[in-house]
Amino acid sequence: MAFQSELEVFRKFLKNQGMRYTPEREAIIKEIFSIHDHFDVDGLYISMRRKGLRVSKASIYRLIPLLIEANLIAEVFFDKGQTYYEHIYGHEHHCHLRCKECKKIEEFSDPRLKDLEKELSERFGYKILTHKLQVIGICSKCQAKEDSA
Amino acid sequence: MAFQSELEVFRKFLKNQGMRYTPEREAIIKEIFSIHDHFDVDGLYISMRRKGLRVSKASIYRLIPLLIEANLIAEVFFDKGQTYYEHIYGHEHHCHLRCKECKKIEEFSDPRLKDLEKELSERFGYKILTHKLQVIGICSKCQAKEDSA
DNA sequence: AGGCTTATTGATACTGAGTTACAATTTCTT
DNA sequence: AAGAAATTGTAACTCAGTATCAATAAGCCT
Repeated sequence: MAFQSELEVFRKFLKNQGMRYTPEREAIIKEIFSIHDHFDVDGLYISMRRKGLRVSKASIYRLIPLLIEANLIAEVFFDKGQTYYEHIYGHEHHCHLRCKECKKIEEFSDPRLKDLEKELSERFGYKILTHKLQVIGICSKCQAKEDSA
Repeated sequence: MAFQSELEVFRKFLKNQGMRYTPEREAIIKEIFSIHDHFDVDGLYISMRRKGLRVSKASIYRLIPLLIEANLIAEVFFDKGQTYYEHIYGHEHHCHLRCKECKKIEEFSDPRLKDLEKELSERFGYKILTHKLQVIGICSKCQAKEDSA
């Protein structure tokens, strides 16, 4: 099957569910997929406003679970009450290494996690859907800062 | 060094920081370490109330970050705006396999994650502090329910 | 193309976790 | 025992996310 754009995928998803494709939803999705980084609702809203794109926050909040359901985005982490997301459609599944101090993020993936999933599935009888591995550490820059402090 | 109780560890931690050991803090810690399961602030507060232990929620909220700092407890996961914790003092580090439907939790640990930590440390130059692996799936009971639905 | 059903929108009010301010109280040091 | 400083509880507050509802618009059907 040929590669489909996020919009195409989402259009089909909506149709399947008897839901509607609206200009607001289109604008939000385009904005999300133009940001190639982690994002949160508030930041998304602000950057849309700055471009003169007027959608309500409620519409963004309402759209997010649909995009997750459609496997286009996923929650990555929480930080101080903010939920951050990233797009996953067309991306390899990966995990995150975060600096506790400066919040910098490195992405990585590791085949051993697939093996682990399989073993867990057999051991506990679960059907595994996904995994989320966060590794927390101190990046080299912040280590240097600490040493000199 | 002989095994120290959570209270002893925390007392020392407080002293180090110039903080004070109060009956309220003692009561909350005792309650936390009497629950051998994941807990959240609200549940903790309610179970203390039922026992006639009167501390304010604010005191619990204020204590939690200290217990985390002292490595006695850790955040495990968020669910519907609730933050859940578990004690880690005196426990092997472990990860969680959660059923998406019924929220049941299995714990496991895997030596490969230590290897992975080491490799990440070398590759990205981070000092690794910890990792948090959540595996999401459907448990066998919930699979059965889905099949019959 | 027009009409109709029904989903969606934005505004607003609300909820609920967690934080903050502050006066009263208590710990801990000397 | 006294005094400085930390802690407590109460109540007010913040802020992410949700629910309500009237107005609007998508998309199907003829």
